[in-house]
Amino acid sequence: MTDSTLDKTFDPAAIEAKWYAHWEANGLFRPERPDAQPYTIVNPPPNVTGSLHIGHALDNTLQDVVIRYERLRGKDALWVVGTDHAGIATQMVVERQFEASQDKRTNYTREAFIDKVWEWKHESGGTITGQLRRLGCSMDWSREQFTMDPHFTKAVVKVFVDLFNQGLIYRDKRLVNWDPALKTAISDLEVENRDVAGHMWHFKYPLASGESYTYIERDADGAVVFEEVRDYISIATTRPETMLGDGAVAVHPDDPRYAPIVGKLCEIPVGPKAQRRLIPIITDLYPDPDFGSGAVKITGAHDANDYDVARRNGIPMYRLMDEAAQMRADGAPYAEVSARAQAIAASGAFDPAEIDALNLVPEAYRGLDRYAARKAVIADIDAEGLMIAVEDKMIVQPFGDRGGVVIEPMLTDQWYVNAAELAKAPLDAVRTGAVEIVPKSWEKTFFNWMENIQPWCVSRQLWWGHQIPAWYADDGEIFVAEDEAAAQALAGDLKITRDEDVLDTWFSSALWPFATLGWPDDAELAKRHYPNDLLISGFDILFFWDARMMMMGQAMTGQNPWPRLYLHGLVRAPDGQKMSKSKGNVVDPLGLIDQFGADALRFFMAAMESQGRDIKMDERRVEGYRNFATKLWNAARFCQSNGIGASASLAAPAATSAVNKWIIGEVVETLATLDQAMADLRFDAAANAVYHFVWDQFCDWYIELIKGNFDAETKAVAGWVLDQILVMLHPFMPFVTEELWSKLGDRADYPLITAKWPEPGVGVDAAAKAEVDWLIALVGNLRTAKNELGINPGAKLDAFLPEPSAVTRGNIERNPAVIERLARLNGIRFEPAPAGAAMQIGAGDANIIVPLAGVIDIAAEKARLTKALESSTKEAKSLEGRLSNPAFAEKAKPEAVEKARADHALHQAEATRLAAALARLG
RNA sequence: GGGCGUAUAGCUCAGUGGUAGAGCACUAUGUUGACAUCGUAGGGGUCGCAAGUUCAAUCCUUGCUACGCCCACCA
Repeated sequence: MTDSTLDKTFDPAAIEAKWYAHWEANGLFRPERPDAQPYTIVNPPPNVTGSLHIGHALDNTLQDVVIRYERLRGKDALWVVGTDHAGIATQMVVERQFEASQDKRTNYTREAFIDKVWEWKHESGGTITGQLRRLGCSMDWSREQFTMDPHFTKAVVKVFVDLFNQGLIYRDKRLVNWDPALKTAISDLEVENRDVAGHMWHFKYPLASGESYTYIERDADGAVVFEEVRDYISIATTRPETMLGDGAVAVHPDDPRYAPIVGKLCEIPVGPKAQRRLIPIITDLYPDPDFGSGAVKITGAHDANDYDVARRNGIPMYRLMDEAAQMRADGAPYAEVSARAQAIAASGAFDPAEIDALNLVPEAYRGLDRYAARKAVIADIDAEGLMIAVEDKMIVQPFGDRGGVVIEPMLTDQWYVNAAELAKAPLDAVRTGAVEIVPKSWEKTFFNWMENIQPWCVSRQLWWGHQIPAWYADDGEIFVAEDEAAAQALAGDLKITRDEDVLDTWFSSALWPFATLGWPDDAELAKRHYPNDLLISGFDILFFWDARMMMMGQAMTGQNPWPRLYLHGLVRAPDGQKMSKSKGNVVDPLGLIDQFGADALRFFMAAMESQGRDIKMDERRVEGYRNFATKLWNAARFCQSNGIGASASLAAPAATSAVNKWIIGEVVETLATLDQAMADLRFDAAANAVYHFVWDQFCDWYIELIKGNFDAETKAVAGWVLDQILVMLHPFMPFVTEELWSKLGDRADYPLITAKWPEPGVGVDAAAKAEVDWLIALVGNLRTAKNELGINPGAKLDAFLPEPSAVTRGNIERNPAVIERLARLNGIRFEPAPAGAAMQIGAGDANIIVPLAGVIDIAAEKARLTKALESSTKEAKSLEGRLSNPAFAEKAKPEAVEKARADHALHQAEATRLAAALARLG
């Protein structure tokens, strides 16, 4: 018994590691429950390179609350956990390590490098999983997953092959977002568009062979406002270096200014004079006549808009840069290439492969970085007097979200997923409600994106990742198969070589809800736990991950991965800013755990999570929840010291006293609130329900009410209530509750983590509730009055109530101990008070007179009563006004009228009582 | 350019068609069989602005203002 006695203060650090190890070692995160209803969630796999940040803490707390709740409710609760191989991030980490030792990736073969990455993973890849344990997350570590596990790779390959065979994955040459720092293609989602201060240059593109035309600008009425004979067309660009690859100049077909020169040729004003190319002036709907000069240069290979225009109009697209976004240095001399390009363009028919081989960068610029080339081009044009103007301008520039470098649109061969096709089923699922997005406001965003989805580029020019299961014959023919032998079988006698590229990391994580469950081999497990029951994720990965899981889930299993998707917000810095390392405002969740305990941090996360809103970090609030844990701890300590311990029954014990009946009723109500909140995924409401029950009901009143009366019934009820508290609170504060659970009884075989959810088996006793509410009102009103009159709160006073109602009399007679100890009254006598100064206390229908001869300041008591009377009168008057309005009686809902009448009567009675009390004082 | 969200007590946030709540902070206080990481009592809000609907609006509608986020190809 002594060793289960609770210490005076609660020390989270002393128990957290102990309980976590105990749960994990005993398999309590996934108890054997073959006959129970399964409940499954999957953890958004953190990057294997990651460490726990505050966002993980929120995300995983919410999931742990859910899974612990469902486990306590008896479900076969499975929380799948694992890490993501995170292609780019991990390769970057290892390459950075190489740099530190003057080494580099290209010193190794692909195989040797991948071995190095695995080595790194085994040594350093477990940081975050250890940190999730510190947070108390009850994941099924026995089945920990990694997206590069052999069975996962098998699933990835199968999906790729199947989708390829269905025509949903294909190889295509398109303009991709090329990251010159990482030297790989990335998807649209991985591009971050930022506003940057830039320039727009206006250049003259001279018309061929000295032609000229009259350039006329008119106002809205058609009056000429400007007229000039020109031998050039004015072109604006933010990227002069791309001029070298121009294939045409486009104007709007209805733009009268350029009508005279449509179809003519103009010269790109850069490069050796004799070898400058001539390009046609064409019409296309893309140029906006009101923007810039209304004429746009078309560089199909380095601009997404131009690419479309070039494709529509059969304009050649000349690639100018290499994989590092430096101006090409390969190929034949410029003079030769330029002439060839001119000839091809004139012929109107061209072979894209030949076009791609043409390096149209003049020797002077070859090998230059794109920005150096820009400078040089500008200087050269300016020197020739062909620059019209430079304006400063904010421009939108695409940055790679990993490499941090400006993305270069590049024309390359990549693998694509037909996302538009795969998006159909998920769109339908959300529209019909088969998948519910919580909060619902995200649906519109989801639709918006899914309805306009572009082909998903899934190939990456990296080494670390799932290598694409495609093989090529020398002539370029493609064979996609599960392995080399199968590919060779398809290829017959042809010699084949495997695609060097790997798949986008999100391609594999999109399979997470079923590939982690053994799909496609382990049909049983997958069948039992797929579809999952819920997905919780931050809204920031709605497109990256959630939507793609829906696409892949439907495509590969014909089912939605889960019926419900809960999206939470971001955890922001205390000042409301986004946390970022560069701003230095990152709050470390592990530091908070060290300081306040995991339970406090978890409770903070849950209590602050109202649907959809971002959470501002507030350490003081975390501290407050640490205090809450201590409060509970001390309440339990008090109970323990009075012989109150573990309850033997799941159902509420039989109770006869109003106080005991009342607290049982409060448990019933709290439980209902909590269950409803959990069903609605209102984590804040759920946490607050328990918080207020524990602090306001149990600690502030129940414990105070039962002090001095620890009879068998009270002990049984108190023990039961405390147990229910521990169970209800456990999903939020697993550590302190488990510790108290074990200390309050010998329950080594019945740990809290797998205990049973409350089933009180009784309802709320209205009479008991009314009685306790009356006692609380009496005590409260006495305290307030004493305080306002400056009477020592501990003073024990006499009290008189000459004509009690039957109910009040019962309340008083049944609770002598409470009236004496909490109300600090020497009982309440049912007889007239002696004459003299007294304060008067209302409670329900009673006006209790408390003589204070010699002590009381009559004026102060009068002031107090007058203030209260004014307030009652004001309320009553306001209600009276409402009731006397005929329109109210006619049109308002009957309940509202009834309520107003009742409230009015109540305030009226209170006013009458107070008026009488005042009169008594003379 | 489109979409979304937020504006409620000093701060951080809940909330409801019938004139508002919590935590922290603040003020006073420390007596009662756990807890000062605490107890008791108290002060504090024309619920962003304007109009409309309604018997009644902080809550519904519209407009405005401010802030935030996401998406988007104006060279």
